[in-house]
Amino acid sequence: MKSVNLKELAQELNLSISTVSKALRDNYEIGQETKERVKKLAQELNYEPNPYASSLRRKKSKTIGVVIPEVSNNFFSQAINGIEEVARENDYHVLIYLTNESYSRELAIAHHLVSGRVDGILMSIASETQDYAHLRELASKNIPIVFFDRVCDELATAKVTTNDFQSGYMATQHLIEAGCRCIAHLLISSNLSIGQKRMQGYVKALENYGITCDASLIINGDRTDAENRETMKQLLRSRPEIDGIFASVERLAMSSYEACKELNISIPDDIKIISFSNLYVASLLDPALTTITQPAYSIGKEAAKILFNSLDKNKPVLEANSLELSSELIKRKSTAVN
Amino acid sequence: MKSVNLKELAQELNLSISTVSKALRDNYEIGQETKERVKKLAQELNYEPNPYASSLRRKKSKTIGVVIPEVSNNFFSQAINGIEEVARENDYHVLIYLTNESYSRELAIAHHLVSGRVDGILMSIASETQDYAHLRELASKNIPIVFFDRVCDELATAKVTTNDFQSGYMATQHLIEAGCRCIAHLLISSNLSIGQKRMQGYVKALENYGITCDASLIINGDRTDAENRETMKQLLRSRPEIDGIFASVERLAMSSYEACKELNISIPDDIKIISFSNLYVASLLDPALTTITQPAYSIGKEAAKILFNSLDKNKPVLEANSLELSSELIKRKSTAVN
DNA sequence: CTGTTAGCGCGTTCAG
DNA sequence: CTGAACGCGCTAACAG
Repeated sequence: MKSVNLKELAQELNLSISTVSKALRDNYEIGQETKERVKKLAQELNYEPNPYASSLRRKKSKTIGVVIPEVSNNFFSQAINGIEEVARENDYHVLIYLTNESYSRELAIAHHLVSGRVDGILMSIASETQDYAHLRELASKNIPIVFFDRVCDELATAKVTTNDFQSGYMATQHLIEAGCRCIAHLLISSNLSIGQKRMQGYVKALENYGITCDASLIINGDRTDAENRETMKQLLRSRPEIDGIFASVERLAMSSYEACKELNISIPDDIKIISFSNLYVASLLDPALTTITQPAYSIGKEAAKILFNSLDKNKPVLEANSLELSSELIKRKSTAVN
Repeated sequence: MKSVNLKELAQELNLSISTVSKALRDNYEIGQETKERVKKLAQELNYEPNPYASSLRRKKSKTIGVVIPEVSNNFFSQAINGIEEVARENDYHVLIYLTNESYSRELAIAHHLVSGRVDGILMSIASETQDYAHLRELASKNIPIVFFDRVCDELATAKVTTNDFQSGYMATQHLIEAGCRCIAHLLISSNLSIGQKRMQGYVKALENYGITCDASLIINGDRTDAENRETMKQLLRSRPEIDGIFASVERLAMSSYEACKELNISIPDDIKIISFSNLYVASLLDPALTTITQPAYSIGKEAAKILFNSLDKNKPVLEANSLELSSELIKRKSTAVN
């Protein structure tokens, strides 16, 4: 069946195309009865305006792009949830692009998005990314962009993040107060803003509690899961004095958890682990893991709101609109770390 | 900065618009040197064709729609991962729509998608959905649609699923062989194909092992998590002979797990639980839970492949292309259920 | 090998 | 209050 368009409606009703168009958009120039006739037929024939024709004409795609490293990660899934909800409220559509942490993919995507396919972008940077020229290009084309979680500090635009520094501090403090004196830190790629800030919190906490910060205890976890696990095993074997681990992200917590298991290190008796994690099945997690949970859904929602606000007003996204939401420390009842 | 278009390129090069267009598309009619000149300038000016103008003209959006109940669920996230990958390989874009299990949202989305915004659809049905008229409408407009996981049997189109009947059978068999004699089943909404099939597997297994199937042990888990948990608590209190639970989905396993905890029922000593689950952090799960894991990533990938195959050839999606992939039973080492 | 012309379907002038 | 005409940016048929 051919898709019905304005022309067909017009013919059927013995009206001109433009009258039909106006009637459907409730233009004041059109008479009430005409509007009703038009709308009735449109309804009957299941008329849906061609979005691309409309986009072309109005230079508005009613679509945003969401660029994230991965989706099989509860943080990003929940964020998408928030984003999609706000998008729907604003009658917008959501295109999803996954970088898989790859710089070249991020580059290709960014390059593609200057085409006008989207009116705005929500983005969380890939861990490989070190150069931001592609993002500046988007900015120079006046495509509004709001960063969330993994932000690009070089760009003057809104960012929605968790209070990463404080969270890193809290996490480390939690271990220290539970008696840990030699705490390893698993850093997600050092390129990332979140990694840096969480680590700074870790360093600061150690400092405040008078514990010397040993750089060799900070492991860069930007390899594959298996490789990270091996690195952890090596570290744990060579440094038996380690009694705490602070993992920057969920995946790294898993790797270290597995490393401990394989070395028959008891958690949380020998080593206590704390990690950022957004598994909604937190109650099923091993009680030995304390987690820092980010308000992922809200982060997505707020980032989207800021973006739509600027799209609405046709104004650039102000950096001043940036937001920092608080994470939550979730302790398990049955853990010795308390 | 204004976005550069064909016209500007043409002016700059003293060529006609159509020549430039052809040159960029490597049309055989255009001379080699001209092509190079054109491409060079296009590169310099960062020219990206306006996708909507192109869509309008070619009646191809190079976009597919993915309609799913939720994304904060590892099964669907992994599926999206597979879908996005195949889409990228085929140079397609992915629009995401979440129904949140709501029929009315599914309806609105389906209705919207007849507009030509997408060339094809990948879909997993909402649990509330009982009427399929909106899907037939899409089919009647010749929009290719491939169902995955939660399918609509009434429509003659390709479906990609897990072997749900066998999985339900396996799960139940697993509990029976572990000694369970009174096994409750937590059914995800009875509207859903997956719920039905898994339950049929459960019933068949009981039958084969000579255990009478008691309908009052089958609980419809289509309420909120809290409500489901309460229902489970009631059931467990009134039927102390229950020694096994087979949950149709992850969320229901959680609810029953929590119900047991609150009633101080020991897992897996008093009650053994088995559930469908796609948490990639399976190793962190409670050892008392055995899980049936679906090949979510592959399901997404295969569903997408089938769709793109038909888009390529401009042919309808054949029901004969349907696929049934196998799930995997994952037992925990440390569990008594073995 | 290159250019001219004519739409795709819609929204927006501007005339009547 | 309604309609005719134009153009968004691109592709395709047809001339030259």
